Amino acid sequence: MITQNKTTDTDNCNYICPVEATLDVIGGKWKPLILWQLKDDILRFNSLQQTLPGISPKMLTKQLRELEEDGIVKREMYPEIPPRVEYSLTDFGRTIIPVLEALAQWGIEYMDQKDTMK
Amino acid sequence: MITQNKTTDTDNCNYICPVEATLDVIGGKWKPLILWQLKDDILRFNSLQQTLPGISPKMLTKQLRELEEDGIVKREMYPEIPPRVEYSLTDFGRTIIPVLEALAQWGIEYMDQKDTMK
DNA sequence: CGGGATCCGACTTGATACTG
DNA sequence: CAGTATCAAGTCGGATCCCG
Repeated sequence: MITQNKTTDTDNCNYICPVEATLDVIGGKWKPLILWQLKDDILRFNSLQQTLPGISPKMLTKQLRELEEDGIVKREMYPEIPPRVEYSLTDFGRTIIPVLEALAQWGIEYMDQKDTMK
Repeated sequence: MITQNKTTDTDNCNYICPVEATLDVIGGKWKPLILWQLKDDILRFNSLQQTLPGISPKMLTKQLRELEEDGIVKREMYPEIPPRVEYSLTDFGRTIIPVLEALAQWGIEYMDQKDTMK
């Protein structure tokens, strides 16, 4: 984590628990949101930025590059004028959707729980 | 993360996607590890610290307090000399175990995948 | 349009020492 | 044993400007 995020390959290469490995990939402030947006759609850079309130282009680029390196996201560039770049999940990236949905499911229950506590 | 971790209650109170809510609770560098350790055991402060390589007492305290506030972890103090404090998951905390296991499962597959890519 | 480069502050985290 | 206090270091992320 979470970020806080990317454990480098040089420090202890095997994680204590594999949960860490997953959170290194999908954790952080923006990645879950990006993945959530790409779950059902292919999106361009600008569209992505608009769905993510307040993200700076720098951050968006950085997160997308990391997701790309991890084999989760595919970046397709069309050399037109003006340029167009589309982002989508790779097949491997799609394997994480159920995990995201499990997280979402629990999040919903958790928020309900917090509401009833008020 | 997951931290970079705790989204304050003041900024937009409803998340874009509930995945965020979950990662606010279990994300970050240490929390998944702590939860993983408490999954099957009740542990004392020192035992926890020993299973988490390199965590400082300050960090451990902080993470445990946050988990406690979120209703995930129970802190039980025995006023003995020397003092003894035991940490365990609450019933609500246990509901997150399947989510952790889903994360772990994917993490294992992800690490395999990365190995074969080398 | 889709970024890269640079700068900078705020917040997180770590190391170390100390205490009831 | 189970922390707190203090200080230093690191990281994250935003702002701004620029380019092909």
